[in-house]
Amino acid sequence: MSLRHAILVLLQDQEASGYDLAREFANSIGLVWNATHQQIYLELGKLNEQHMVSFRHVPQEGKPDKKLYSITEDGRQELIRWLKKPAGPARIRDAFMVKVAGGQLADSGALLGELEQLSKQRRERLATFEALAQRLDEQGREENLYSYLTVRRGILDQRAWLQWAEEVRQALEHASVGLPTS
Amino acid sequence: MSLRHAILVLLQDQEASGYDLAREFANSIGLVWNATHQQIYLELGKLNEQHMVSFRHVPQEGKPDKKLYSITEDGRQELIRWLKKPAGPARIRDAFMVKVAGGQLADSGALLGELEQLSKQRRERLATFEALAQRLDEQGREENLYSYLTVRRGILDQRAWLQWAEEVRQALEHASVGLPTS
DNA sequence: GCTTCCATGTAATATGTTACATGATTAA
DNA sequence: TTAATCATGTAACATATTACATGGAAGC
Repeated sequence: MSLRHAILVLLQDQEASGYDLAREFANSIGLVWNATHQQIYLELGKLNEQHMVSFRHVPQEGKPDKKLYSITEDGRQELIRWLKKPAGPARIRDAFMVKVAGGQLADSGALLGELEQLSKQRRERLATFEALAQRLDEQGREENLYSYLTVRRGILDQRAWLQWAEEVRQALEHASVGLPTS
Repeated sequence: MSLRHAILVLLQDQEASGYDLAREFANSIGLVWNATHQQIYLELGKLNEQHMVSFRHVPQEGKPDKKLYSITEDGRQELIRWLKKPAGPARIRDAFMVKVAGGQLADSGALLGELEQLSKQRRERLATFEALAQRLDEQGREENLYSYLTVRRGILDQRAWLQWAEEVRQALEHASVGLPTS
């Protein structure tokens, strides 16, 4: 279980609300670890009980109040402890890839459509990451080293995916000329 | 939930035991979807109850008996149905990446060591995939199109990871010259 | 004698997802 | 007026992990 550690890493840089964290998980860090707001609120509750984070209430006008969480010394110690032990294997669940693997039974047209849609998302992500990387670079790569490296991973990942998508597109278009789909 | 669909895709090609499937999940398909033997046995049980797979007992000498599962017409229909609806978003849990993101608190030396170890694994995987791709290509890429594309994904993915690892290695080695680790 | 491979499974626990619930504000 | 953003949460359910259990054969 290292959702807690992912949260602690995010809180290292700045205090954040559960909602903020959910946004980060949906965007940048989402490439590496994902979690929904329900999980996050639950985990923040537990972390608070265990004194690894603390929070302060922030009333807002026009918006609901929020709780800004920050990491405590106990939390930092837990993070350090966790960083020392070898990371578990990466896990993935990529339903689209399962579809490609089972592509014989699928409709090539539908698969191509979905591919196009996913490619669009990936291109957008790539642009976001590239912009972020440049910003970090300008601010000083050394100071932001770990964030920079994380973003680089995102960039390389998107590019690899897009390159693969292009191969798939060509293969499927080629295939659907001779063989009628469905 | 599409562990069941991943299993059905694998059973499309050939009948297999739970043990065989677990091996495939640990290797080739593991890049795309992973599952442990406990999950697989459980899911095979359910799939059997729902008549999506059937099995035959195969007694063996010197080895425990096994159950060879094959996909049924109902199973194939279910797969086709599933292939039509859009795939859910890909999910990942990469603990090592979380570590890199939190790298400020980590020991660079330890991180580098772990990186080296993971790189080795990735290089081995890459070699396996490349050999597989070549074999499929020789046998006729058209016939093995979907397997071929799946393997290509694996190859591009490993390469992207290794390229990133190289960037990280250089950055960390550079960083640990000036700043003493720990 | 120890470990790995083969092969199957159960039970307890931990995690994650989906659905539901609330409620003001802002933009289309 | 419909939807989206902000912000937090509970409850029910589905999925996944860990630990445990068995047992012969093969290789070191």
